[in-house]
Amino acid sequence: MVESDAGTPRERYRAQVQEEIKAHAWGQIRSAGASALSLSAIAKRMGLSGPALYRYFAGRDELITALVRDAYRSLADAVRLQAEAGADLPALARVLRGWALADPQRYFLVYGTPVPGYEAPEDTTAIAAEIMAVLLDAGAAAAPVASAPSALEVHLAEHRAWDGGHPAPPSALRLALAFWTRLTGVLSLELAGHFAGMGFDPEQLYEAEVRALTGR
Amino acid sequence: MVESDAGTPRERYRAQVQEEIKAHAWGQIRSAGASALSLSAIAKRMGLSGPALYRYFAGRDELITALVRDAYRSLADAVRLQAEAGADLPALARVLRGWALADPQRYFLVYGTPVPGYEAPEDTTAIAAEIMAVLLDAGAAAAPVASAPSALEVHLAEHRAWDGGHPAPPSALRLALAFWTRLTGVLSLELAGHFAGMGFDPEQLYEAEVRALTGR
DNA sequence: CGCAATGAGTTAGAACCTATAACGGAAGCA
DNA sequence: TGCTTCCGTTATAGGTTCTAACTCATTGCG
Repeated sequence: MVESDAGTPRERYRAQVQEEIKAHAWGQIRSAGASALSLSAIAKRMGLSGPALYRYFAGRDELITALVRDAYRSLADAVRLQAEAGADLPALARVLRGWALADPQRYFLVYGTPVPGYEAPEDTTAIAAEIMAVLLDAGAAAAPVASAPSALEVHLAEHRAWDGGHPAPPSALRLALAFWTRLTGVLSLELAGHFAGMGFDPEQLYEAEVRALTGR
Repeated sequence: MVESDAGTPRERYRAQVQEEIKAHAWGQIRSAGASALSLSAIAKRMGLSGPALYRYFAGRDELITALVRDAYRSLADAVRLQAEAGADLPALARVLRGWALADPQRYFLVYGTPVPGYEAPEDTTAIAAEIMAVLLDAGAAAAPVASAPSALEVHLAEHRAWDGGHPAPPSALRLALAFWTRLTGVLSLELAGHFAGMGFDPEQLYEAEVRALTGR
């Protein structure tokens, strides 16, 4: 993806090999899921012998962590890019769905089953905050004019440690949150195959949820 | 869970050992996730030697499939039990959340990351239909009186292969579907830890979604 | 330019894992 | 009693992650 021109030749080579390892890892994950990711298999396909990869990633977990970070990063970039182009909430919703459908396993690396012990590294929480900031921007632009705040809006107004200093009104906090939970709800079920055989078109459900969020 | 008194002594013993294996499997899954499930480790803790377990489950996949089926079954039972006691949608929502919080990894075995190749066995889709039927019952009871049907409701009315012959109106189809997607949306994010550090109480968000579904 | 330091890649091997094969023996049953 | 069924064993093959110890090319400094 990113041609890293900086640094010494060795650093450039190292970064290039790391990218190649991740590319093969994505191939495996796309076809058989993250649990089937095998360092040995990657090494074999790269013409290397197993332990060579440990020069580039301390272990399987560190490779997966890097993949999670890249997945998160690509989502944040996609969303931020559209937002900077002036996209409103419905447009952002379509970006989210497009990103998810383009690679379901990448989506699940971000929003799928967590490993009980696993603690997300600092930078991924920063990326999550970045996504939330975009949603808050768009939510503040779309939030309805003040009526009597709901019980949830009162609660959110009192617990907005996550807003990153964003001056969004309580209704925007609630809107951004609902946007996030409702759309990932549809996407998670759709991508996990829970709609299979039900006959309806998931996209229509998704779009209806978007309309419901933005006031019909 | 179920004391199986039926069958020959051998069949009873076999069923009992199978249950014991699954109990140990749940222990492992609870503490380290499904990917960490190890037949060898289970055998060791049962005082058996590895291959003995293959008399009871053809392999790791078959054991996991059995666990998924049990998890699905326990959710369907919990939901149906409440529905038969006359529970409305908000009460069913609380059952769902209680079931999910009681064992997050069990929830993720049903609604978490799917394995790309994996095809759900016939009986789990039957259980899914059973859950859907309960939601349709409750949805039909709570659905608003007919107004102009939305675009989604028209679409659902034309693609209701999944309703199992339930005579629910389009608005009830839409309500049951939204109930399912919105609440699993909140639960999946909450249980995966995506709300960690945000400060607000996930239950208040959940209850607000329930209120929004049932008309404030 | 030359030489030491750095680091990439190798093989060997330990400790796991799933899964199969072949065997011994106990339990059920006629 | 004797036969059949099936449980549990050990042995084994082949897979995985990961560490250790070694070779050797490349880099960069004096």
